[in-house]
Amino acid sequence: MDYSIGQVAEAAGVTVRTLRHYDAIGLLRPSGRTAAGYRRYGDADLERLQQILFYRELGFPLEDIATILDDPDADALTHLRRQRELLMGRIDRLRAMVDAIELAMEARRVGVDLTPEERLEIFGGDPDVHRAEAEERWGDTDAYRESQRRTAAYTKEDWKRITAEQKAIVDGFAEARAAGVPATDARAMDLAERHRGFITDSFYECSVRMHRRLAELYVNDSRFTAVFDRTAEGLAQYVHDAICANADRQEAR
Amino acid sequence: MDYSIGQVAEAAGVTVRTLRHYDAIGLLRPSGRTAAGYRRYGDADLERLQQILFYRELGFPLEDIATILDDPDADALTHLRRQRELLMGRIDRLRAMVDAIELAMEARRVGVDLTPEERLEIFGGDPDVHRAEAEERWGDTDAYRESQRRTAAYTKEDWKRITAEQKAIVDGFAEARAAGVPATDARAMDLAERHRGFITDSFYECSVRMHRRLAELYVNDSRFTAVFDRTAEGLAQYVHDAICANADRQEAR
DNA sequence: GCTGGAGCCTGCCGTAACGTCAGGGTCAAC
DNA sequence: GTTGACCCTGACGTTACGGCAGGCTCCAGC
Repeated sequence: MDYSIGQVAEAAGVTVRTLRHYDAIGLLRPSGRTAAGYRRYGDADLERLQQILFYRELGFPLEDIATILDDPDADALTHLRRQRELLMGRIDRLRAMVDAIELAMEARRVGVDLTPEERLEIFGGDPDVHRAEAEERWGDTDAYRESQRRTAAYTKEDWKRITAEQKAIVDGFAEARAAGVPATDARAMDLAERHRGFITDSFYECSVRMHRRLAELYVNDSRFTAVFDRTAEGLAQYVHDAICANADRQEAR
Repeated sequence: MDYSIGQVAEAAGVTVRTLRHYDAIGLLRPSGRTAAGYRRYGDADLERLQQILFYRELGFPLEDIATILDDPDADALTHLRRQRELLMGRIDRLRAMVDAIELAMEARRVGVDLTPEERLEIFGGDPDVHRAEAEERWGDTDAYRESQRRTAAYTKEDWKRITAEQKAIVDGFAEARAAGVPATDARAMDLAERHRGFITDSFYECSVRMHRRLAELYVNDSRFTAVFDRTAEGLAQYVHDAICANADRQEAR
């Protein structure tokens, strides 16, 4: 509930000095102090620290991180979605670099010379893309505000619709299973696809690959299993199977 | 052949100041100066700059980069191999982060609480792994020296053996094709697999996936195509097909 | 009751990798 | 022959900390 600076440093893999620095510049102020002036970090502080470390690892300056995290228009889900996109972008970039490396390896092996431009192409690729990208993404652009409206500002109406759809899907799975419909049946798969579309429309883009990973989660993590099983015992497994079957079908198309 | 500091900065996507800094600390000294004292960069300088930028992007301090690049025991291929491994490691790490993000997204969506440790697990994962990793990798360890000996110090004997095997494989492909053996025949596929094993043993680890990428290169990049086609017209395509067929076979096993 | 060592505090100076001027030379073009 | 783009060398500023010094705090053990 309440950690000393040393404990937080240990848990997060940073130095005590770093945490004091973040306090000094106002990036992460501990939510309390003891009578003797010792810093005390709460759970919310840890959560914020985790966000800080994430953006820091991607090379964001601390000042920008503060701006991002203190944006009152961005909720946790917005952050997660942005973080995932940032990561994907980085992975793509690294993959492109791997390709370039392999090109260079093979060129050297067979004695082909690469042009200077060819070699600098990828690596010179300005590494502060995320500077411009960031401004475009969480800056004052219309596109950003638009994407914001989609989820950050749900109306009560929206929430009613969303929870209804959520319930309809889960109930649909439960009924299908009760009726003896196998998880590999088209009706179950359709429900899975509807589930995927629902997530994409209302929360975050959910690819087939990602849907598959979610299915794994539902059966492997008891906390997620419980969410389904409180509708019907063993439903998580059924949903998992339907999602997998649907994923196979989608990929086969 | 010979570029001004501004041209190099432009091409590499760095500032002029950065290049002057690298000159000042001795990391990248231009190979010449004009009578008026203007810096002049040659092709070798560009190549070194490219290496510098690579390691810099992966977060290495400039001093370490100098040590790496000035290591007399490491040739270009050694660098490329190391770079590829470093990239793969980073990609793995980013992928793990994506997984963690997706876990958090889904947890939030269905209302599951993650524990603080769970959240810090990945992100707290010390980002200076490559510090220890680097020392272990290019430091004074036995394992490193061992891996060095494999390729950095080819004897004349080795080279004779290697070029002979290279020629044997290419000739094998040419003969098979001349004899009307289809690229999808087991004999052609065996040659492809021998080619892959040859690269792995003598140069760098070549996975099936990578072998496939090399095959693409052979037909898509005219400079590589030429390497094969100077043995026999159209051989590159044949080799490409054989590699693909073999890759399918390997993956099917 | 006190004492020793681990942990915490606030300055304050150092460092790495540049950014950003200031003040001044160079060069091709008009 | 001068204008504007490009180059030079200092030199000081900045970010994100590392690493002290000098001093308080807290708990375990005698």
